[in-house]
Formats: sequence, C-alpha cells, structure tokens
Amino acid sequence: MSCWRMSKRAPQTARRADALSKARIVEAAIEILDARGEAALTFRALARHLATGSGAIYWHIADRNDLLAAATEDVLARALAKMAREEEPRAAIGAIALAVFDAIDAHPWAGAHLSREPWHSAVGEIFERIGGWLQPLGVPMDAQFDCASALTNYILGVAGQNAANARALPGGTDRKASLEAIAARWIQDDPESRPFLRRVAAQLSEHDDRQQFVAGVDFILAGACVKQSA
Amino acid sequence: MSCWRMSKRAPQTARRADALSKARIVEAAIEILDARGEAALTFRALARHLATGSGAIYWHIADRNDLLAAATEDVLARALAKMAREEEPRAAIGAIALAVFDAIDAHPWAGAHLSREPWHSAVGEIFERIGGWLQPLGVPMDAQFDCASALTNYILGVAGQNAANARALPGGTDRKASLEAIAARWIQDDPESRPFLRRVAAQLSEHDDRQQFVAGVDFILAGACVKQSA
DNA sequence: AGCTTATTGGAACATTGTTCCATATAGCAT
DNA sequence: ATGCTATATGGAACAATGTTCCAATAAGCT
Repeated sequence: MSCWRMSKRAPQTARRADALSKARIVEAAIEILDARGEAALTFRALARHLATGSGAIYWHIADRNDLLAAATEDVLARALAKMAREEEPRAAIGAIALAVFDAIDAHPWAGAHLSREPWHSAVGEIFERIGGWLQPLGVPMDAQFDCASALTNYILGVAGQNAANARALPGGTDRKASLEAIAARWIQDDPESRPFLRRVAAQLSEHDDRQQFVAGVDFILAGACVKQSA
Repeated sequence: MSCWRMSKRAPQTARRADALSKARIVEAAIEILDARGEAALTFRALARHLATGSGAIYWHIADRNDLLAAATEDVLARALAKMAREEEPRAAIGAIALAVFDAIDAHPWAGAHLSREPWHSAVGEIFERIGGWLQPLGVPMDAQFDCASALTNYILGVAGQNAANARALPGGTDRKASLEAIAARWIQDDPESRPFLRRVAAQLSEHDDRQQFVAGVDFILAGACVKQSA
C-alpha cells in the first residue's frame, strides 16, 4: 500500500550506516540469486541476509516480482552500459545481442524474468538499440519493425532456454552427458524414427550455445536484408 | 515413490465407470488451465473438479510439473497431428510453425511450460519436423542444425511471450490500449529519446502477432538459405 | 521537549505442493 | 464363496512460501 517514498524528499540521511534501501535490497537479492538460484530467493533468506525482517523489506519493494524486476533491470542495464561501442551496423547489433546473451548466461534468473515479463523496460531498451541499426544496415523500412521484433523474440527465447538449462544443470553437472540424454530421449527407440535428429545428435550435444546464438542472429539479419521492399 | 503402474499389466478393467486415470486427470487439468489459467491449477481445485482427494491424484502423476508436462504434450501432439500436410518445403515449415503458434495461442500455459522445459518431447518433435525440411529447402548442410535451433528458439521465445501476454491480458482487457501503455512506458518522457520506438510505436500497438510471427520465420529461413556453404 | 511520520522486526495468516495413512476395492487363489 | 494381497482412494497433516499486520522504534520538525 504505502510503498517507497511518499515523503517530500528522498531520505538523504541514512537511519544507520547499514540502513535499508531498495538498492541495498536488490544488491542482496542479486547475491542470493547468483549464488543459489531463483528458488533460493525467499523473503526469509533475504531478511536473514540483510539482518532484518520481511516486513521491513516490503516497505521498500512492492512484492517479489518487483524485486526480481529491479534485479533484472540492474543486471541488464549494467551489461548494456559497459558494452563496447561499434561503428558498423552488423557488428553493433551482434554486440548488443551478445551483451544480453552474456548477461543472461551469467545471471540466468534474469533471463527467466524477461521471458515471463517481456514488457520489462530492459526489453524496450534492447528493442530500441537493435532497431536503430536496422536502417543503416539496409533493412527495408517496412521490414524493420518485424525484424526488430523477431530479433527480440529470438533473444528472449534463448534467454528463457538458458535459464531453464541453468536450472536443470546446476554447476557441476556434466553438460555433454545431459544433452546426450536429451538427444537419446528425443530420438526414441525405433531406429527408423527422427532421421534429422539422428543426423545432428552429435552437434546437439557438442555445440557451443553462444556461437549458435550468433548464428541465429545472423540468419534473421540476413533474411531481413534480403527481403524485397513491398 | 510408488508411481503409476508397478504392476505387470495395465489396469484394463476400470475400478468404477469414472475411475481415475492419468488421461482423465490430464483432461480435467486442461479444462481448468484453459478456463482459468495456470495459477488456477491447484491440486485442491483439481481434486474438487474430479470429486476426489489430492492423494489419489498423486497415485497417477508424479507432481505438478509432470501434470503440466503431460497436459502440454497432449495439446501439442493433437495440434501437430491434425496439421495440414504440405508438399513444398517452405510451406511445410510455415505450417508446422503456425500449428505450434496456434496451439499455444489457444493454450498459453503450454507455451509457458515449453519455455520452462525446452527438453520436453514436443520440442524434439518440432525440431525434427522442421529439420527434415531444411535439406529440400536448400539450406546448406552445415547450417541445418543452427537453422533448426534458431527456429526452435524463436518459436519457444514467441511461445513464452504469448503466455506472458495471456497472463497479463486476461480476456476482456483491451489489447491495443495495453500495448499503447507499454509503448508509452518504453518511449519514456524525453522527446529526443528512443527514436526507433517512436517511429514504430503505432505498429507496436496495432500489429498482428500471428502475421509478425510468420515474418520472423521467413527471415530465419531466408537467411539460412542465403548462407554460403563453408 | 514533544509530536508526527518514516521505518523496522517479527508474529500471524492464507495458500500452496506434497506426504502420510487408514480405509476401501478388485482380482486372484483356494 | 471366501479370504488375501496389491492397487487405489480420500482427506488430514506438514512444511514452506508470499504477504499482511501491528506494536515498537528512531528520526526530523516545530
């Protein structure tokens, strides 16, 4: 109800040296999320980490979703800010996509949140940054919106999958073995079935996610450039 | 612990006319999911719907996730089965993609589940069906795996977003108004900021999701066909 | 100094998925 | 028919969670 700051000014003067604030709460949340995953972020764990009670936390944030959104914003804004600047359109778009990919690879819970809430401001930022390069890249005017959308959808899709993988393969699990197990289940028993999967099974268990991600971005860009202006 | 059927044969003879079974439970779950969304699928609601107790349900399914997976499998298998058969590669891939899109549009919770568990057997089926057409379509051999992956990622990304939209805009909400609100938040106040988003804001709030989805598929396919064989 | 408001900590609540268990039923052997 | 055993059922009980509530505190203002 009475959320953060209905007062006139921001509370410049801290209550104590370690006073609570949205920023400090988000920081603590990110620590927990990175260390032990999304399921470990409970209000009790967070309160313990901050040496306070859950009620105090609710004074600064609206609810758990608000907290996850703020943590996601934090992580993505930082990643996009310290991105290398590029001059050439294709390289620039690739750099943006990879910055997002790497941020989500490092913080899979953020990817899960973006998939769940695609209207998050970070998505707007990604959409804008990518969209701005489509004209210089030579994507026809009437294809630019669809192209930016396709790229955003693709990036969010990969984000969600990375988050799912991180959830399923917590550190220490043998990635290759897990992928082989999935491939085996997909291929099924019948030796006639699923010829395509059989053919690419080795690639499935050995491929590099990051490299494959870039390949997908390149497909979309190449396809959008090829498109004839109507 | 003792999951379904450790007995020698399947229980051919039903206990009662309305005996419980995994199929009946999944059917009831789908009814609840379609009618009132994913959050409404609780074991208590399900037990009430089936006029039984939650313990009885656990005899047939492992846990909530197993139930969602089975419901997703059901819905997607049905959609892929009754798909129109196509002869031409591009049309065939489009038809597969649209069958998945439409199934998830009708059952957004299934999209959410697929995003959360990309190793679901339905994803294997989609991957295989699409992959099988890439050779006839003319996608270079060494690009086929990446192309099928990109398409699958893209489809799952859109699936997740559709699920999120359905969660945020339950029937009756004005879609256009909601999209305009998102666009306004994304564009921010500063009239100089976000030029691309400003330019496409109208498209953002008026576009057709299904048509835009197809455009994205076409980009990926066109891009994959253009790619030079290394 | 007193008063008001912002903030805190933790108890209490409602709801969830899941487990447990006492009971009932069907099929089978005798 | 009659008991026996594995299968199946219904609902109570449990642990965990997000959220709300509230009494107590500390800061800033007059």
